[in-house]
Amino acid sequence: MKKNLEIFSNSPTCPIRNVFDRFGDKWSVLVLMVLGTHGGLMRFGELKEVIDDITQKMLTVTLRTLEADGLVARKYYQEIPPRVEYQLTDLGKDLVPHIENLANWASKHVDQILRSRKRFEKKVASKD
Amino acid sequence: MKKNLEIFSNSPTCPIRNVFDRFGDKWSVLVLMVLGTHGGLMRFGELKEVIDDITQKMLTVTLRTLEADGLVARKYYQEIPPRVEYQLTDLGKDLVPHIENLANWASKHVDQILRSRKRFEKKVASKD
DNA sequence: GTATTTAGTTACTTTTGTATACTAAAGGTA
DNA sequence: TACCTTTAGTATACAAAAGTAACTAAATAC
Repeated sequence: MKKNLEIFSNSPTCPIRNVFDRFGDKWSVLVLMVLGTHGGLMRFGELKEVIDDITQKMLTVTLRTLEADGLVARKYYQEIPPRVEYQLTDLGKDLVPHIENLANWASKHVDQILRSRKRFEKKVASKD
Repeated sequence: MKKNLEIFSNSPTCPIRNVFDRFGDKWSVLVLMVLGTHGGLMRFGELKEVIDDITQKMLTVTLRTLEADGLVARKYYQEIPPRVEYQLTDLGKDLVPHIENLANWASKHVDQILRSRKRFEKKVASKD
């Protein structure tokens, strides 16, 4: 095997497996982008309102993972009804511009990708 | 809701949902990186050898999705035993450096993230 | 005493991923 | 002749992850 491809095999040092697997789920990137764009503290319900198709459970799970990774900080106020505020950590703030970079690429090419997807579906359908 | 956050709500034009959701699976990014690093045509079995922990089914599914999105081109030779070659399209080649950018960030910070995660696990465990 | 509020949790269903065996069809070998 | 190998998949059965809807706590307002 080509030497430069070895890093992609299943090893503990594979950067893709170590990182994309962390924030490569359905919601993490979206939550990071929303927190980054908003720019400060956001309450749970506020995040839920912005990302309107996420369920409470998935938002909780996603925030917990991001907190565990040190990308998001959680502040819990002992009040009734409960109040919890989230914001990016320094590490999170450092990451967001790199994600935005990819998101900008996405914005620029999303139409082309959607067209390609439709063309492919027709191609597959015509073979049935 | 803040005007600049509206793009993150569930709309058909949300670039994150339309494009990131594709990378949100377990293998797409890895396949793109391998094809990009290799730099040319790769046969199915070659990809399977490099990404040694992917199953045949998932490699097939992943390649079909990338093909549908127009990121990867598939060339089938009518031979026995079969021969199929894959390579990045121009769109795919355009995307890969942006992914590499994120992968580099990942490499740089993966240790910090893993430490944070361990700390968090201990914190959670101490509350049981 | 009853409805409202917020940030979850629980039990359940659906989707995604894994493991393993199986296929086609030509060429080489015993 | 019967068999083994080759490649790029499929098929099947199962496990894990993600998603859904309903439920909870406990103080406050009416």
